[in-house]
Amino acid sequence: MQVQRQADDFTPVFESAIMVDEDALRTAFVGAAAAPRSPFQPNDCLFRQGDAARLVYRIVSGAVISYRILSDGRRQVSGFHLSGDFLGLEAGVEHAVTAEALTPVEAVAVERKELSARAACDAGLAQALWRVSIQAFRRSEDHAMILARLSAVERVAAFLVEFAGRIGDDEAFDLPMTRQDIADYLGMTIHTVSRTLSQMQERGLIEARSSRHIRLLRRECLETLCA
Amino acid sequence: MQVQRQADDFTPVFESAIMVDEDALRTAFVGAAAAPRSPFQPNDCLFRQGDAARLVYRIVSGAVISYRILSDGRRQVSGFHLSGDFLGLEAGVEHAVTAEALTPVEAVAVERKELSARAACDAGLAQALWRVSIQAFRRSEDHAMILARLSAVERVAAFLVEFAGRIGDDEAFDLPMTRQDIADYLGMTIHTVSRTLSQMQERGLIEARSSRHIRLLRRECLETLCA
DNA sequence: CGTACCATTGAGTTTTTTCAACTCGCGTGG
DNA sequence: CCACGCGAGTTGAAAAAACTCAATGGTACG
Repeated sequence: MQVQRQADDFTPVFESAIMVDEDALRTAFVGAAAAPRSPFQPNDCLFRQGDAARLVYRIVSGAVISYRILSDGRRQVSGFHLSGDFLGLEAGVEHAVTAEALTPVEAVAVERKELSARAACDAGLAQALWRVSIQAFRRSEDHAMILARLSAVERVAAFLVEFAGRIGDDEAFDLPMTRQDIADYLGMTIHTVSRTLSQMQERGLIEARSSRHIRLLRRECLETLCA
Repeated sequence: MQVQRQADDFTPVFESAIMVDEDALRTAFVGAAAAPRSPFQPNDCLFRQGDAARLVYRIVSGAVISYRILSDGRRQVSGFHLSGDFLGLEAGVEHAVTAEALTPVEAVAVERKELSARAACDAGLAQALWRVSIQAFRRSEDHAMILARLSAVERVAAFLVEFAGRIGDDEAFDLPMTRQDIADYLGMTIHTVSRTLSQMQERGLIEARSSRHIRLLRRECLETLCA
């Protein structure tokens, strides 16, 4: 999604500062308490909505989906998380979302308590925590924009472009999530997602070898659709 | 909006800790650099999307709307801000949103730089900054849920209940924003907002003395609608 | 008293959802 | 080895929800 603002908020000027910050955070995960967790299998939960927020994770490999369930059963997927991502940092005392493995997942965890304690005497770490939360906030606002103002085609295009960017692969890629997951992320039904992908294929925007394997054929065209 | 989770993440147990934290933040605004800004008039901007994020504000009185404009002109309102709220804390290097006064607004501002500097040696302040960003993130996720999964009636109900809660008044209250602002916040058109409010009035859920002055007649009924 | 802006309402259209049927791939058990 | 069943995905037709277009109402302000 494009907004009327040229540079990303973290401009190159500050790049190095941020790398240092994230290093501070990464370093915390290499410390004594960063126990590698036994790998999670698909459908395993790293944590559940309502759980005490005891641990913070960093994903080493695999894909994770996070979602909330409304009291009447409707589900809202808040995001997909890939290797390198932090999970659980932006929780309050309780986790607001359930984090569930989509594929086999390896992750390392640290105690939230320990992270807080370290942050109290490590200003770099404290700033890193702040920045990571700000980034999460920004992603959530982008997501809200998608949900509020884009049409079905635009939403699916935004999803594909975003995911391709996260994968970091201009080529084809595999989707670790179901159509239902995508639908619940984009605030649509599985039917509309499916139809929209079919239309995109007819229009030559994408190629789907199988339902999970997607190739973006005309990236610039898809990116135009996102705004 | 209700989610399947009983307590709010900041449970009473931690109430005092949070008060201390926010105090750290409030205190920072009482320091030397916290210059009171000349009052903003309606439609004045505190800052604009794309501006360098130099100042952080705390609203003393009045109401502020924050929004982003898509490249094709569509507007997405990300929130409404009332007295006591902080503004600009969750920005990166540039502001991602425009913050505009809806009513006459008094606010105090501090240099972002100074806040960062202070946080480097004040762990309490650093944690307060983290928490405020987490809260902003949570609000944004709630907003995303509203946009993705609720119907028109549910959205308007969620907006009214949320706003009434922020005002802290069970009684009637005045809306500082136009129907268009509400529509752009809820991802709907002005027409649907207007129609929905009319239907709510017919059903005896609300009473509207004038278009801006609303009274919630059956709060519990409205709250049920939000989930 | 006229103008401007905000808000409401009706009628028709578009988009998306709902309901239902059907396909495809895959693993299991006969 | 093949039939069967199951979950995921696709697609068509009808229905519902929200949007667009257009007209009208109300209020404040010069």
